[in-house]
Amino acid sequence: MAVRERRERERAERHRRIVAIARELAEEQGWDAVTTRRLAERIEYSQPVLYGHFPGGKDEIVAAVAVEGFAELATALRAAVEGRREPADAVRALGSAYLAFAAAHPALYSAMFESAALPFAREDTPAPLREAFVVVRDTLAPAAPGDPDRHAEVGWATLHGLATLGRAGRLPPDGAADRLAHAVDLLAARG
Amino acid sequence: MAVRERRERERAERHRRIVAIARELAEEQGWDAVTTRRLAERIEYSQPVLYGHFPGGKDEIVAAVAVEGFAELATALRAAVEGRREPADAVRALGSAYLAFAAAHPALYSAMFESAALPFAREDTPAPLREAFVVVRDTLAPAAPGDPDRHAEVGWATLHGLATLGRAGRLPPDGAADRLAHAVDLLAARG
DNA sequence: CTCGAATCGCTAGCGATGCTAGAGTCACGA
DNA sequence: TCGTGACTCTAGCATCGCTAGCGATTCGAG
Repeated sequence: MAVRERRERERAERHRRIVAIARELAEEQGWDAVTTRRLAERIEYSQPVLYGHFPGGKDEIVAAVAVEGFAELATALRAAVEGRREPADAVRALGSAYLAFAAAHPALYSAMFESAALPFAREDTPAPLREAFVVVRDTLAPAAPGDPDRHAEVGWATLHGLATLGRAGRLPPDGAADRLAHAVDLLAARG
Repeated sequence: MAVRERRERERAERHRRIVAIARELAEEQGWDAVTTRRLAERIEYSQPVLYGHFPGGKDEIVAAVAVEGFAELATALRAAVEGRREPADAVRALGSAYLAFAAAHPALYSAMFESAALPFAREDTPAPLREAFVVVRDTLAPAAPGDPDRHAEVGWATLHGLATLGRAGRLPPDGAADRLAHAVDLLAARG
């Protein structure tokens, strides 16, 4: 009896460790370095164990890391916006936090938007994904000229574009602050 | 003598074929299907021949496809903007052409911005990349509140964000037209 | 308490990947 | 005529994601 419980605890713990180590490895050396063999070695189990936890294989592990990322992004954005009464001020804080998050966790961000195939904008979308979007929408809503959803989508696209283009070296490294300020001006124009 | 010339012609032709077939294969079945073996088989040569043309291996081939894509994007954007006097009208045409291009060539677009590691915003940036950016900047310039470069960067980021988020299913499929219209409003606000 | 069944994790291996070493073949110039 | 150099091939390496099949451990029924 007690053995069963201990096993379940160990199993859950191992599950968490797989996700944590996958993320760690990715942030240290990039997703190319995250192989099932390396992952197995670090959790000190053999490869097939990974498939007992994630039948979908590596993709499912990356997706799990991505969901974790969305939860943290939502938290970071909420914390940044909290207490900002002035809409323009809130938008600025949101954008700043968003870009800071992407810059601080490039591999995590890449899993969230490129590597992982997550169901998005659908019924079975994981909660953290919805929550992150809700923060963006609610923050941008007061400044929305028309439909808040549309405005949020465009605002999010702008931030996402700045994050990815910047990270890929597609934009001059200096001037990041100017770009953010400019984007905020556009998005919060009609307070 | 003539043999040498013929060889050079054949070599150049083969070079083009490698890039063309890589792109073809990618647009048909995605970049995962573009393997050096398949590529070699389709050009009817052995694998090592690929490395004679692209010492950097697969990455360099993808980069070549990406450069081709930027040239075509620049052409498409120029054609769309041509003759549009009204700034807002030009911006709308630019955005529409940009998103249409990304939607029509998803694999190509992915090579341009995700797969390939191209030098961007640097001295040795390939000409087609610069040209594509110039079209965006010049079109958005009349509507720029401040620095045209910054405005163009933000505008490009918005379009890029809409393109990638849309393609990855991160945005509701309907409402794409609304989003574009809204983005154009924001970017061309101060005609 | 014993023993079959089920669960668990392992070793070993499959097909495929990007890439390269070495050998063989051909046209050219001394 | 024959050696040289440029080309292309076959064969192979290390690594990848993933899985079949086996041995060990634990549980529950008799």
